[in-house]
Amino acid sequence: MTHSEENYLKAIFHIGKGGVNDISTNAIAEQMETKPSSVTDMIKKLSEKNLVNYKKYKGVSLTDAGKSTALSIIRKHRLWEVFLVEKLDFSWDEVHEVAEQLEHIKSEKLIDKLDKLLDFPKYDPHGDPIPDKNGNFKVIDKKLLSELSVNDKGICVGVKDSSSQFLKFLDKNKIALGDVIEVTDKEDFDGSFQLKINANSFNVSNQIASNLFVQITE
Amino acid sequence: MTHSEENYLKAIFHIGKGGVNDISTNAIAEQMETKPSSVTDMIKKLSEKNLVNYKKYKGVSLTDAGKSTALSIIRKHRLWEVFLVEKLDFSWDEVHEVAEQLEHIKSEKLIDKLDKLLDFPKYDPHGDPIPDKNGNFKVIDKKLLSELSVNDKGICVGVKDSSSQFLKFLDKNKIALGDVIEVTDKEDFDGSFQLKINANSFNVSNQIASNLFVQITE
DNA sequence: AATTAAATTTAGACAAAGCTAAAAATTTGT
DNA sequence: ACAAATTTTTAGCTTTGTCTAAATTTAATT
Repeated sequence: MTHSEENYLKAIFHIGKGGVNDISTNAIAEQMETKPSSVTDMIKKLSEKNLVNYKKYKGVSLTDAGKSTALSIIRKHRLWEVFLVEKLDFSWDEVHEVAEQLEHIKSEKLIDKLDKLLDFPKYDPHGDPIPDKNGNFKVIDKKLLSELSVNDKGICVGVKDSSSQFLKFLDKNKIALGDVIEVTDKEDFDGSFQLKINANSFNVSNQIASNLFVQITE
Repeated sequence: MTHSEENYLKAIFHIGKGGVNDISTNAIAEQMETKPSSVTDMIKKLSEKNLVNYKKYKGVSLTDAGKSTALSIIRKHRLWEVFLVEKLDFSWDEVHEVAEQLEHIKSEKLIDKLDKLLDFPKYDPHGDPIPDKNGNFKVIDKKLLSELSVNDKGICVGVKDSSSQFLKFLDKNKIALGDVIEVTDKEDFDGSFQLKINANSFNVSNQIASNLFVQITE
């Protein structure tokens, strides 16, 4: 399995959100930052290897084997991210690029031992769940902060957008996973939110609120 | 810099033992387990990039830039080996293959932080020195056990052959780096050695003695 | 010094993964 | 339903790193 093949499987999994939807060539090309024609070539190869179901012009979906491979790569990626943050003091906006490289290292023992070193974490630094060896993971019941109503409270459990810009914004404003967020007001005009986090008051735009996941507590 | 280019530089460095000797195409091909014609192709590319000095039919040597790159890869390889042994409980015969992959991960921050996590180790699990960020490392004054005379004593500081077979042999016989080894007798007939290690007596073949490095203490 | 042997390089081919441009299939809009 | 727009695929080319087989240069041996 080449790096490129692994990246395609991962991309297909992410676009399909883990389900078995039919994914379009264009969508994959966009996600991979490559050309549709290149995607078609690779899809054919993955199809030969029974990692994806493919019918010309009809899109692709992962087979069980493909899904399992994708999950194992995602597992590695997220475990390495935890390692970088917990053991090497990376900040959460710096880990993705390096984890993209580390996820392709081939050694089952390595990843099992890493899992153990990190004490079998269930979530990565962005709040995304880490699949276990068999590809199983808990999906917690989370909502976007933007879906909350005034006076709702929630625990910050993840980010939707994990771009460096957004994560740095959160750092700057001392918003971290685990923080309790209360919606004190909503502005109809621009959709912005008035929040209380750790006794501090904030006003955040709708765009910010649409990229923070919370677990409702009351 | 591709993985392959990095591997060639590392191979040239190892064959030349860090010096600026002229290395033959065949020697590189053997070390890399590839064909001489492939080596010629790659050498040309490395020469274009001023990483090696090359004159047709006359062999190659590393330039300063090439040597510095080789050292940085060796640094990464050996740091990862320490990590695998110290943090992930790998045994010293299992680390090489995985480190061969990890050494190509590109992130200066990663390797600096790893170095720190491991508390700036000076030697890898096989006793080989780890270059610092600037490519400097201490060469300790070591000899092959086979060069010792009867009644010489030395501390075991490294292995020449780091094949899995040899390392497993040492494990099986509880010989580890740091052990004090005393030569109690030498057999002229087959060149074998009678040793005392940790109060145990051993007889080892000349081949074994020719692959263990010791630092003489008296 | 000439010839043989060995080492090295060249030439041409291949597979992987990408690209562009053109063709074909599908979807959309009226 | 049919032309236009979009999506997808095909065909052919490029680069990287490898290979084999043939040619060339250097080294060794008589």
